[in-house]
Amino acid sequence: MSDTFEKVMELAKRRGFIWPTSECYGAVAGFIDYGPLGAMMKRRVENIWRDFYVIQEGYYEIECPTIGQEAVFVASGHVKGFSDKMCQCPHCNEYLRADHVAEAGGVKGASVMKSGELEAAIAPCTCLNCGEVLGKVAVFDFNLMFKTTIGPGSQRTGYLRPETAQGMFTDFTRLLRFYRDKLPFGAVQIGKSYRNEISPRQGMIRLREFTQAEAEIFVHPNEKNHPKFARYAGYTMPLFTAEAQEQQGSAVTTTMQDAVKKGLIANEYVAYYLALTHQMLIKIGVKPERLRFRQHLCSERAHYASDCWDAEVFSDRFGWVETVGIADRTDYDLKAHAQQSGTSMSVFIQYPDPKKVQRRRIIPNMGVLGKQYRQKAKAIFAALEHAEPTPDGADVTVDGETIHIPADLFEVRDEIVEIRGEDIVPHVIEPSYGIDRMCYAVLEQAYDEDSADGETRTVMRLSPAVAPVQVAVFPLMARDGLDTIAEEITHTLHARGILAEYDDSGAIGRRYRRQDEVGTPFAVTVDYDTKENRTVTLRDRDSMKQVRIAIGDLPDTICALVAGTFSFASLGR
RNA sequence: GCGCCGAUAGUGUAGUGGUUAUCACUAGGCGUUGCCAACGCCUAAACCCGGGUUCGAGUCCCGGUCGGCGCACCA
Repeated sequence: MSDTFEKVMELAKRRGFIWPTSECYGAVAGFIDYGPLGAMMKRRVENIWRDFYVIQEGYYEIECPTIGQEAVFVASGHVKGFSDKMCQCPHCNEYLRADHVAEAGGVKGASVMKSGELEAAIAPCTCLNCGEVLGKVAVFDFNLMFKTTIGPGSQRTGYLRPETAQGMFTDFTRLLRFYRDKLPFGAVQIGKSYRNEISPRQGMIRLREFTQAEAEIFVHPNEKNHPKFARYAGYTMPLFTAEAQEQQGSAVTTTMQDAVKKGLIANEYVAYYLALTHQMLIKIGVKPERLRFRQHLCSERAHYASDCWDAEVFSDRFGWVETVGIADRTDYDLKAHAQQSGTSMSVFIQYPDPKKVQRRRIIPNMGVLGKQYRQKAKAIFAALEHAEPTPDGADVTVDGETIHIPADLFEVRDEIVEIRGEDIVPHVIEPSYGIDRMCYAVLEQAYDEDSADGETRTVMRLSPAVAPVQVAVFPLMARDGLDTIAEEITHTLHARGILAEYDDSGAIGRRYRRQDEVGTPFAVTVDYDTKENRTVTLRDRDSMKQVRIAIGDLPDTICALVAGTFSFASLGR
């Protein structure tokens, strides 16, 4: 087994990317601290995400609390569906799914039983692990949400959100107004989410507190062609379809246009964000050969999703790791929140031309009917609207009683009405990114060892786009004014928003190595020639090559190198 | 949660119940050094936590925490 994981985690811990949390009290599984370099790198990854979703796509970012009231998660299904009924075998201490125990013991309908019923039902059943008869055991819910209370007196229940998505749904009507009542539109959120995982493992791959970046894009259910699809229509990448997985096949590289045409991907929206995700992951430093897009099998897809893909990054240690999920969630969430909250979550879509529809209205003679039928009058009014009148009158059924209403007690009006549009509940396209997993992938893939002058050199080949320190500045000697010049250069770069780190400690070679190890892509060295002609050397981390460059050109050059506008290799020519 | 394995300076390690816990790298200081982990001198820095056995525990035993692997879990 490769030990890249151990090497990269050791380096990450030692140099300040990732630390175990509250280490002085003993760490807690599933929680990590980002150290100085890790926090900076994570911020850069998040900002690249913002470039794509907020700037390029125009989906504004919102920020909601991480604690939500109970009703939100009742509607979303997390209170009920994010938990299992569990029990513990008194003989072997194994935790078991109570409904599984009951079903195995021949009990029917266990999955819908309440805890009390299940306790009674499983008492005669045997433990699935050790085979002993369970007897009287407690059945309890294990919910993966962290629960808390809001306020001192009320003990109102709150939950730490298990995903940021719900905030975009609960703000739907406000967002709709913000986007001036037109589809499609989207909103995004980057923030912490929480899941009380039973057994968090695998370092920063499965955390109890983690950072998500999610976009919720609200589209017309019948218009799932992305208006800017042309941008990615010709984009090619490997797709591992559900069918290919079932037939033990492998990923096939195809264009997004063909994938939609052949029905491999449900619609242009999903295809568009698959391609955008591919482009983004490459940008932060994931190698194309370690990236694939896998479609969920029918069995693993949530019942409300019509199509779902995972971007998976290959890890030496963990195999293919789900890093991004892109799903068409249909109208499930908005309908659920509309029902739970009593707030309409639909969009009025105007027809191009109003439709003229013939409609029959039945208008009761309230004065007479009211006096005659008293308490029943209200129900009769309601029933009359749907009645089928004859010249004789109309029969309505109220509380099981059929009542004949004579024709002279109501008026039938046939009229032409104009219908100008309809209310529809949008469908939701959801790209959901695990920022911590992206950061891990970046770190693991950046780790490299090469050979320099017969010595092993450890180098993090981080993309300049995500490297925490962007340039190091060294005086060759910390004297003769070289240090002063180097400090001036450092300040000039700071003024341009570049994170430049000054270092004059130790031999020059050691300083280069130190920066190589944390992935600093470029290093500037001030030497004695600098005093003669105001030039410095600019050194490239990956090739260890150097070019001489005028101090005055440094800021623009460094900015362009960091932005990726041009490469170091093109500098020497 | 269960089972197996592990935990010693910042990192990697040595340490068979008996002095002041080994070594290297790293880091800091001084000197030296004119572009890729050079050198000299000095300095700092560790037995995961809590019990127990023992005259004496880094070492043996029990419990916990964290980490790795397997099981289970993973809307």
